[in-house]
Amino acid sequence: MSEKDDGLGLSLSLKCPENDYPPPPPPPPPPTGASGSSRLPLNLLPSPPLPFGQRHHHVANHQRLSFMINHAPISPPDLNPDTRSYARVIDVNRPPSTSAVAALTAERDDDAFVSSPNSTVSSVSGKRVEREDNEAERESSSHGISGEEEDDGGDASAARKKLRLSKDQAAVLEETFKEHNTLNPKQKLALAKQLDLRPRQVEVWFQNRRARTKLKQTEVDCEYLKRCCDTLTEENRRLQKEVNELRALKLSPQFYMNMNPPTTLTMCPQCERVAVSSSSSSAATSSTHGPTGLPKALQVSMPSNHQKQTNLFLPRASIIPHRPVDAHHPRW
DNA sequence: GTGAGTCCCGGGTTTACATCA
DNA sequence: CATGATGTAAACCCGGGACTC
Repeated sequence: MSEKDDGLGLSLSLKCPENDYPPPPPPPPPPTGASGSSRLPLNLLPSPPLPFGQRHHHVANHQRLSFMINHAPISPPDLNPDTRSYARVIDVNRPPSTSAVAALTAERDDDAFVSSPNSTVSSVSGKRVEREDNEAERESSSHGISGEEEDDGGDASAARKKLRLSKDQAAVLEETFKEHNTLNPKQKLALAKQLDLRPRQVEVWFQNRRARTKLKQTEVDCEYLKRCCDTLTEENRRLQKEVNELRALKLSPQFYMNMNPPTTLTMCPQCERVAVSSSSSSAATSSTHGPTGLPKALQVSMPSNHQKQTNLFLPRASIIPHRPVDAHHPRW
């Protein structure tokens, strides 16, 4: 995984995983209209009241993604190595003939036309039955390949033309995406009109853009989890080593007669909870051995309401964090 | 309440294009 | 310069959820 700027603004330069995982997503903005349309920038249409067919159920998805978007400043397309070549690419989307645009907008400036491939679907068995027809229409209505290419080809549905968006178009789309990662039909139409694209193109672009954002976020999450795993593995290794050392010490008490007991572990034999109390400060002035004859470092002392003391294998110490006071151990 | 129709989305895939060795 | 490998973006397909009628 590289740290290059991928144009999605999702750098993978992770730091120490302990504390720097992205904060929880900010509270999602209240659903305003269908797709956050009230945040529509530029000169796009103001958000209309929910038109027919405009749904609220996508808000959940929007919120899911909003975190990623909010944390993924988007680089200008120029910085994206993948768009470097755009300037050299023949801009096939360049102004469809004005008549084509006029026809496009005039014919489609209607909520009923939402550029969905399903718009022309016949209702027999399902969806997109007539996508090809729709596509043929699309091919002829934009891309600047209108007339002539279709005339000699004839079969526009056979070969789908894949055409790069221009640098400017991509920039506008990116800017819009920064504001809201989904579009309602009005916004889509307005944006398509502004960019001389078909609404379907705008729709597809947003879908792909959301997918790319999600993919990048997944990569970031994966990287973070790997680092967490590495950290925990290292910690585990360290603790295991410590355990082995302490076990070795236990077998040769004389070796550490003068050691300050770092900790006294206290375990309740009933619930097996363990409490840690630092005794290092007093250890220097008292015997290093408790009543059991074991060094304090290896002693487990019981709360005074317990009758016996138990030796404890130290690995438990790493489990500890126990609440200091509870009903069962009132004095803890 | 239910089914059909519609719209939109996410996930996955295909395809066209650009870049590079 | 030609060519194949590779990466990426655009377009597509499919299934499914939500909504309206």
